[in-house]
Amino acid sequence: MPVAAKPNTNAKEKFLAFLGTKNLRMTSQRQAIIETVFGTEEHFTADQLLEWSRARDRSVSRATVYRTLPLLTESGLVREMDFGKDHKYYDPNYADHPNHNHIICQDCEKIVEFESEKISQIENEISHRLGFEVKTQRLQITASCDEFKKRGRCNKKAC
Amino acid sequence: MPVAAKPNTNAKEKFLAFLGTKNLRMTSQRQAIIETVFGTEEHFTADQLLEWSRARDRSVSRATVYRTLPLLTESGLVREMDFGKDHKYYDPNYADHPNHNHIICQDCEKIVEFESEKISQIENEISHRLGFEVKTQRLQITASCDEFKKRGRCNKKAC
DNA sequence: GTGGGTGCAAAGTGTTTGCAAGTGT
DNA sequence: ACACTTGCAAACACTTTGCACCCAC
Repeated sequence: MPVAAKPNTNAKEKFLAFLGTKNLRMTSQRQAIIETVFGTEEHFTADQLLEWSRARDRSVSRATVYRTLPLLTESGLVREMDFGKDHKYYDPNYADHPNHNHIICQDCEKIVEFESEKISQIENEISHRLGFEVKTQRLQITASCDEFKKRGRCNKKAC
Repeated sequence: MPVAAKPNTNAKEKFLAFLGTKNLRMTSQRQAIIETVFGTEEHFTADQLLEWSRARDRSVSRATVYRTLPLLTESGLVREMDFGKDHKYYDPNYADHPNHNHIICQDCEKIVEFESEKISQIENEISHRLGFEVKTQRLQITASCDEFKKRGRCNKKAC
């Protein structure tokens, strides 16, 4: 169960507004789900989201989780991530950092997020040159960990 | 069925070498599969690969395709791609262009590949600063098409 | 000859959906 | 009231696997 690192109440409001524009309703189950989603900065799977949401409200069912996830991704506040694992992951940090990228450490299995204005600029240049306008972008770097290689373990906070 | 755009015989040799190092064998079914894979530059699904391979050798089964795909990805010559569609796609162009990126056009549904030395450099810098060494990288840009917006259709070769 | 490889069909896994009952607006 | 939502369990779609036979080395 994730620590509610930096609960993003702003994202919650945005999601409410999104529901409004689609004439969709707030229910106790959706409440539990979005509080879980925006109460953590961790990436999660559908299964984890179910478990965590049920801890807040036992009436949340798997079906509702699976029916709510597309709403969250459609709103742009959460993005589906494929890290090459068996399950899909969901990243709730797009409300605050819509252009962030990921480094996935081969050794520690952990994921570090970073932003780069330079990369964004180059992406825009190249896309424009090819006749496109960037809408969204995802960059994943798979890397090995210097510290892990030297000491056989890793003390990085994020690792 | 894909046109054999630029058959990559070099990749075929590399894959044979890869099989050798793992004490695996060349069979007529694997032959048909790798000729299909490296005889196109198109992205494909497991299902398409089965269909195309069976056109070369009717004895290729679905099971063998699914058992061969992990070998191809493990060799590094093919990469699994998630473009947010229902199926996974496989990209056979990593033998020649191990660092290429993708622009996915929202309007035309087509995919354009490009390479950028600059982006690679920045990736290396940032990763190094964070204590990592880049192993592989994947960048996907979702974009809209200028021409499509203006004319309602798109004449780009790649679109 | 032996150990890897194959097709087939059954089993598995994550996700979606039909339905009848429930509920927010 | 009406339309949107829900839980349940069945259905789905894609992928994996056990098995007996086959074949590359």
